[in-house]
Amino acid sequence: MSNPSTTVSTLPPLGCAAVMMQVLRGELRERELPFTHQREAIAQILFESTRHLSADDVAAALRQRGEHAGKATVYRTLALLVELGLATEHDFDEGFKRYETQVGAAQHDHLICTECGRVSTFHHPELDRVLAEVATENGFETITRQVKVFGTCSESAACRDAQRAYRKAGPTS
Amino acid sequence: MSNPSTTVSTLPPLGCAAVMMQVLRGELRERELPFTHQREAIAQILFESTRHLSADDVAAALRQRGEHAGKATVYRTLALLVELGLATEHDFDEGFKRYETQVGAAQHDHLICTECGRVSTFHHPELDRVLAEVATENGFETITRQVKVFGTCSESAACRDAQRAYRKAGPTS
DNA sequence: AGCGGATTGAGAACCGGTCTCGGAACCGAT
DNA sequence: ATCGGTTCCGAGACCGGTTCTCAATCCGCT
Repeated sequence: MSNPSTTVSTLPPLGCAAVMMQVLRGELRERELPFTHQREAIAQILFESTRHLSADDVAAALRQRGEHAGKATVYRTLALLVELGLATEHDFDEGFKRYETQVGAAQHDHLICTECGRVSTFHHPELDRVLAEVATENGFETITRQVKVFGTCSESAACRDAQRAYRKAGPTS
Repeated sequence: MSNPSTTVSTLPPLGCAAVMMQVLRGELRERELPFTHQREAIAQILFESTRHLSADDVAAALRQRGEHAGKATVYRTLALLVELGLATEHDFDEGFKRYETQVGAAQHDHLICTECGRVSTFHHPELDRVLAEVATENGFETITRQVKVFGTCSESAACRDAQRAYRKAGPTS
């Protein structure tokens, strides 16, 4: 599949889950932390998913694969992945946290539909600029930021109805 | 201070707490909800404060005034104020919520120091524009938004130390 | 004052999330 | 392969914020 005479290596067509797993292995080794079966399984779940998973979702996904991990382990592992920079934590005001693979530095923000719960992502370069500006002006060193827009999307009829109702009621209802 | 021959009325020097209380009375009457002693006391606390109060802060402030309200009532009343548009709810990742008077439509956002916990506010008109743009592009009707920048401020020596340490470690530590 | 209906309060319940600690797994060295 | 020290894991207790329950109380109106 790859030409051995060039120095450009072609990546296997596995998608980024496998790559992320290699990165995890490396990060763990670097910190002399064991690469346990549970860590692998939980990371796998997260890396293969494109959705925002709650700790409970992860536990359920494990069960579905015939695996199992105590909830303490699930929480600890998710926290570890966040600390290693391989995942991000999100709070969509549901009363619990959700987690998502963080591949590279691709920062993005969220639109959350309060009607159907759908979460879509966006990235706007000007947002980065404006927030960096604000931080600098205030002598602030940014570690991370969260931008969440709550509202109604236009995906389903129910959402469009809610949208219309909200528009009519006015934004200060 | 004002010229009585003009039609510009001067407001009493009470500050906006009294005004907010009048608005609350009106909103409650409009919805045929009773204006109870507890609702008045809790709203008073919030309206007079310029800080972000937790439910516990409110309960403590009540005690200090020799008043009292069950915690269920505190939570219910705060939720009510939010629903009436007279307060806003914030989550600074402390494990609980904070509340703040929402006077008019003066939307603002937050810088949260992870070192000392200090919360400062800012308002950047471009932010409004960018987020409105994003919403429109995505067929989204915005109800509310949250912009939070977590990082280290430069108020105290400890925070500046943390800031320097963080800069050295790099933003992907 | 009296009435109907909403609110209140004490405490129990709930629910994410964290902590504990004995047993098991990992990993490098023998 | 195995040995040993270190770390991790898991079941369940625990924690703290928030919500629920329901009888007693308060509000607003006549």
